Amino acid sequence: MYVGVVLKSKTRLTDKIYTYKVLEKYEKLELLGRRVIVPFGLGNKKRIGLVVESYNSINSDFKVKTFLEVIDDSPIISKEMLEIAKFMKEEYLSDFSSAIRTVLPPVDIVRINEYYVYTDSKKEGFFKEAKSKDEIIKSGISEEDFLKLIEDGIITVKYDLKTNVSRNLVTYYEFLNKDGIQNRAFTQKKIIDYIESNKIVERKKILEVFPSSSSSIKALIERSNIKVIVKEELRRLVDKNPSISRKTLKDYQKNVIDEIQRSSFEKPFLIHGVTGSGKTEIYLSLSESVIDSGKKVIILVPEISLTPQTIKRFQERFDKVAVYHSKLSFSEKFDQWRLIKENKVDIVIGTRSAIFSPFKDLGLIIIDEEHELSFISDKNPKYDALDIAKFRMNYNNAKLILGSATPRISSYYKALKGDYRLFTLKNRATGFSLPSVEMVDMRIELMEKNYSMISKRLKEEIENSLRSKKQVILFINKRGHTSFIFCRKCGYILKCEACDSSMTYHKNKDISICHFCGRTKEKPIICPSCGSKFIKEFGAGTERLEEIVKEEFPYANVARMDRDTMIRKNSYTKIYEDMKNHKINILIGTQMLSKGFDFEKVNLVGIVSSDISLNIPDYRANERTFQLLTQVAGRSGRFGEGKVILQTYQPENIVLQSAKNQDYESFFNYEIKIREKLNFPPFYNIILLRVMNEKRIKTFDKALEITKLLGRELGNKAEINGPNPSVVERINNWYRFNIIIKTNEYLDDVKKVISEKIIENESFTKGEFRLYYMINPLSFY
DNA sequence: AGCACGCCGACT
DNA sequence: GTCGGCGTGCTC
Repeated sequence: MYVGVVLKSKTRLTDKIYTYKVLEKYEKLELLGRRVIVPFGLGNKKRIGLVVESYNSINSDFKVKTFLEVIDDSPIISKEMLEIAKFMKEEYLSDFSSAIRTVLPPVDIVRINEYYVYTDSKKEGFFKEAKSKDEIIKSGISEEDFLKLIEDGIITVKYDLKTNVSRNLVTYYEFLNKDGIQNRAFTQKKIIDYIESNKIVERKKILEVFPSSSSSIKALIERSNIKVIVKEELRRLVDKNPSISRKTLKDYQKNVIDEIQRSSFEKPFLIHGVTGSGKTEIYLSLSESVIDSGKKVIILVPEISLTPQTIKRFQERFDKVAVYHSKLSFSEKFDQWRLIKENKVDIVIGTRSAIFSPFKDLGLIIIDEEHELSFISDKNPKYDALDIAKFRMNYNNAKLILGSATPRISSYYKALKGDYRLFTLKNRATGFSLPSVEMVDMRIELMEKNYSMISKRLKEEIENSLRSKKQVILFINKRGHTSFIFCRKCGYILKCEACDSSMTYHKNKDISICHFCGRTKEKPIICPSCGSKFIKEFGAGTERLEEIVKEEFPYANVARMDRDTMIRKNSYTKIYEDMKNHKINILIGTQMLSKGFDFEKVNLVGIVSSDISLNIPDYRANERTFQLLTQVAGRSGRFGEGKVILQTYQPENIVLQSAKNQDYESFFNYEIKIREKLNFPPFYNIILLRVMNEKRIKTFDKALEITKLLGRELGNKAEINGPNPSVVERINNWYRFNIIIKTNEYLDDVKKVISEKIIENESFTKGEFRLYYMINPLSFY
């Protein structure tokens, strides 16, 4: 018997399936999905691999080695997960090794230690305990004798694996007897009585009840009055014992639930519901009935720290909940993984990687805010959690629900075509209507000599809100103080020396920062180019806005929320609590506050600037802008009358117009025509190939070579554009040239050429060049 | 990534 | 005639 093994490898060159012969003693085991230790290379170095295939016979033109040992007592991943890994390799042109790593449990084997033990425990020997080879040789046995001992089968090698996870061990004490406890040992007597009446007590509990009693416990253990029991307990991240809070469902919510439950439709459901339409309550009810039928549920949310409210609502409703996201430690992740794998939870809430939760009886997958780009990974495997969800839906015959107020263009398109079943919720569950949006033309403000970032209308409305003791959210899509530093005399712009990007001035640190590489520079007092003192900062970010707002409304409590103020782990919770308790009157922030920030008293949202995101060179720019504005606007008036002021320099723009009217359909109809006309997704796939090198000429030449090769291989099967310098041509001193390929029905041919002719060609991927490629990439920067 | 092989110059 | 430096290519 033989198995195909994928090694845990870092290089593309060893990223394939290697065949190993199976030791006879392992032939009866189901090896698929188990990890094995294999000898590899000329030095037969021990490496970890995962069995992904098995064969009864092989016809090989290579020599076959025998693998050494099976690591796992049972397969650690299911056939489904192996299939998913293979799917990702094909679908996203990922390497095998990282596709496998993604579906494996979140443990990393850091080291393999070799040691030797007696094969026959009845025989006496040179050593009693397991020892390493070095220790055995040092104890006076010659290398020759050592090898003979192994050959004769007297000692055998074992492997000890060191991992990066720590296990949560809990100590308990069990009552045995009261023999020999001194009369004067009062603490010991109290403790033994306590343990006797409770039979088994956790050590932590005793130390709580009887402070500083550890020496007394020690005495009891030494005298064998109590027995020590050490158990591993998986860390639970959410409280058990829910306090069931069930909201009464509106009729339209009941309809959606009924229809989904009754439906035998084997495709995804898309719930298009305005912000506040009560989608979460629908998710809760559907999850409940799936769990009651004995199946499991996965809920995906965009960014866990941004949705503690969602977690809270699931935790209040369900008993056995796991939480899974990238901010957990390795050990916490591993415990959550085992809770899922061992069927100790019914439901997992997590970010995109939670889609790989190893449930056996998956019944329902919900992707909330399905339009969020955080569901797409930009590292290998560059997977879209939505694709994996569809895979698992089919594999498990489970239901898949996508929810959003602003669905992806591609999702809505599929829904209209009948590939998804569409539900539309137009009203808020609270009964309040959507906030009214008022657009302010900033060009007129400028003509009327108001040079402030805040228009007269916005200022009035902020005053109104503050007067009626309400709260205000101000949104600006740019962090920092000012976007660039500019000399009005000669036109010089302060740029990063390693990237082709202007530097952003951060006033509170009094320093200019490059947002691409993080390099910093001091702000010049005179222009480094012409020496004039007319060098000044321009444009504005969150920091500058905060400054202005504090000047204009000195009596208000102002807080800022962006990447710079969210460095500490609890910063988010603090701002959330302060908002909830009305300690903050005006909250300023970037898109961070567009998700899940629902506060009763917010009745005004000011979109101070939104034009930037419209003008980025990306086919998704309109979609992103519309989504962002709708989400931000939705923060206003969740529980009452709400208002939104949208400031812009291009009020006639159709994207902004439809955002103002909160009219998704008209935005969709406009956007889908553009996509069709320009051969963009969902009609065509766009593949980005980026060549990077430290020399500009070399980068261009290599990119040109690849472009020509693609042209030769693909002919008219694809539209090839390039090489073009990236929008930011140089980052951290690396030049970047892009090749853009558009194709629809020949996607598979394009993928084949890229993987066989480019990725596997060492001259493109080895040495001084770096190659980045992605199908429908997240950005073209 | 390792590791060994092999080709070529330098040195005994 | 031999040593070793590094470029090259393979690993089931």
